[in-house]
Amino acid sequence: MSGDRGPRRRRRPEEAEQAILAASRAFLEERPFREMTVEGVMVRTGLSRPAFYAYFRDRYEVVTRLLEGIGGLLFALDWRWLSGGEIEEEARDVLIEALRAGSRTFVEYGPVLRAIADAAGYDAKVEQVYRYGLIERLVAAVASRISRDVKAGLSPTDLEPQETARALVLMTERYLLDAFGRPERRPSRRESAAVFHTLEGIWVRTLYG
Amino acid sequence: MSGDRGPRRRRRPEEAEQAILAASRAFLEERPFREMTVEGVMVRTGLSRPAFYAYFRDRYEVVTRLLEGIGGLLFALDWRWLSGGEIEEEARDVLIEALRAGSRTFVEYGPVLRAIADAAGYDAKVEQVYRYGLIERLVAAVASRISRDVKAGLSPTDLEPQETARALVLMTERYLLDAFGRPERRPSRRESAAVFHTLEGIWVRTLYG
DNA sequence: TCTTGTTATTGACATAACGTCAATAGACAC
DNA sequence: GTGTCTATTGACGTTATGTCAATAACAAGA
Repeated sequence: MSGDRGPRRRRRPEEAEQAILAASRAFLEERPFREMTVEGVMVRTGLSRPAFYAYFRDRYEVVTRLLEGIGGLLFALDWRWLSGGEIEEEARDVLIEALRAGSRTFVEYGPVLRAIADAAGYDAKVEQVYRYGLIERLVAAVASRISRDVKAGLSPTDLEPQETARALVLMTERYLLDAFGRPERRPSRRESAAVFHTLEGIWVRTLYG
Repeated sequence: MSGDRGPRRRRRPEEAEQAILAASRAFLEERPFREMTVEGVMVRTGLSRPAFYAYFRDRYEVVTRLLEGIGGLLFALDWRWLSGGEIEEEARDVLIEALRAGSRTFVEYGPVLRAIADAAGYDAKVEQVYRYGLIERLVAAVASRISRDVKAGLSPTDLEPQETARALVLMTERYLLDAFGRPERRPSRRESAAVFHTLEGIWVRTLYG
């Protein structure tokens, strides 16, 4: 029979939870968030649909958990970016290095990040986590750095740090999601390079003219 | 009685369709797309829920129709931007003028545009219309202009027109949605000015350094 | 004013996905 | 074995969707 899931098997809760997270991620590597149903995820675990609810409130909580796992990677840039050099040459290099690191994260986790961004449109709680747990934190970090660079004379004084940071962060997020967030369309190495180059160009021109 | 909708009234189809579009728009001025149900829209028209399906396939079609009404406004910029001056001073002015016009559209229709962007995450057809009917068309127009400016020596030669255009357009879209797309949070005139100024700064620095 | 045809409108139905809970049945301890 | 604990699930109620046959406005003609 096709629906035969075999005899029941008991797993340790920790194990089952990880299985669900893994199944969700695998699902999102192939199909968009809008098609992700609890049933669709659970068939990949060999567990029944109701079992899902023993571990997660709903699929939005799953996505939030996936974000926690990746969000940290994006903050690895924070301290680098913030502690970077005081002279223009250095500042530029540190910026580019941070952008590279961020881009790499998007290349690796693109579809999952895309799913999280989509889910933010579905659920108010995910939106909060995404906005204030990721975007706004990045904006704050970037704004703080811009503020320093303006005071240090590295960047033009008519730059509003907060707004400029928000615009640049949102651009980077959307542009990288557009490039690397679609399960079906994996860019070639050449295309990826063009994306990185373009991003760097806009950041550098904007901040260090 | 609160549920009493009074005696039935017959409208001309055209009239009913407009009523539904208006009700949808009114709804989206107050609440996000994720809370928009067919029922929630139809109570505002005095018609029953099933009546909705006589005029639209589903709520995604409604949103697509709303986009048609607004999309045209955003393309009013196209020809201006494309036919603009050949010297740097002029190019910059034309660009700023186009950005102002686009921003004004977002100020006026922010929540509806936000709803459409959200809906693109819900429905594949809306995503197509939004991407290829709006974003990609703007990208193509901007890319074409950048290409010209690079050849004319107005913009740096290491600019990849297509990619730069995409990054700038996506930034502008997301940043304006972030600023003006939330029903609950209307920015002050002062905040709006900062947004326009920041956008202009990034575009100008990127293209005309 | 009455009759009649057209069609805008709706009540009732079928479906899909959600979230809950009492009952079931692995696995380990003794 | 036997018993306990709890991971697991079948079955249920809910909400929103989309469809369709039946109903009832309205316009036109007598």
